[in-house]
Amino acid sequence: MKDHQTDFQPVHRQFFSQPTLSLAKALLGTVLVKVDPEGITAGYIVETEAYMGPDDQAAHSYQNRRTKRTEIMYHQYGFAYIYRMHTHCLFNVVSGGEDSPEAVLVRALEPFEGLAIMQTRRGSQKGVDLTNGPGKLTKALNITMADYGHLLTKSPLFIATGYHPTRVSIGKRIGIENSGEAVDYPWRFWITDNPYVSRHQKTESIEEQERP
DNA sequence: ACATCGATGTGCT
DNA sequence: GCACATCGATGTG
Repeated sequence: MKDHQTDFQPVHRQFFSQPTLSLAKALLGTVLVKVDPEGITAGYIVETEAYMGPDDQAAHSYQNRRTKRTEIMYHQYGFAYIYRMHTHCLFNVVSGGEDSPEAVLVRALEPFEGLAIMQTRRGSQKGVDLTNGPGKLTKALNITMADYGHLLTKSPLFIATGYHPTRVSIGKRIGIENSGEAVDYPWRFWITDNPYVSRHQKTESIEEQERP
């Protein structure tokens, strides 16, 4: 992990061009940064899930369902796909080329900068509860529907380079029980043993990551 | 570990 | 009109 600093370096746009399952893993250890009048909040991405498009029963783009909500998924990789569920906004990175509507859901962060701001936004919650869930992290970073469609290489919302985790765990995705066969696909990735992961679920496998 | 309830837009009919 | 959702907070055991 790097030292505490504020000179976040946005990833190059081409970072998002890799296949979606690779991207979901590659996002682990990068930093999600949000800039607001209140200040900067940022955290290491420690948990992601891949949503694989028209053939993935759990994806919003299943069977090419192209609506106002999913429209951005049909654009080029690198944009923010944000949608509302109940009272929460969930943040995804659009993956795949045009007309390849895939995305990576960011499910948990390890806070890195702006802890005090996150705490006020999260009310009474503290510790791991600040950002250990997809709805929690958007509230902590003030990511809202206003950020829908934003290109993630520049302020006020971007992905910055971070560190390369040594071990990544792989398992089933969360909260998609009503998705037929897709419930069992091992498309959830998290940094092994990171305390900010949203749910401690049985690990399907652990991969040692290569040094780049 | 499990249960329940909140609360709101979206997409379909 | 209406079912339902990539969830969270709080409660109990």
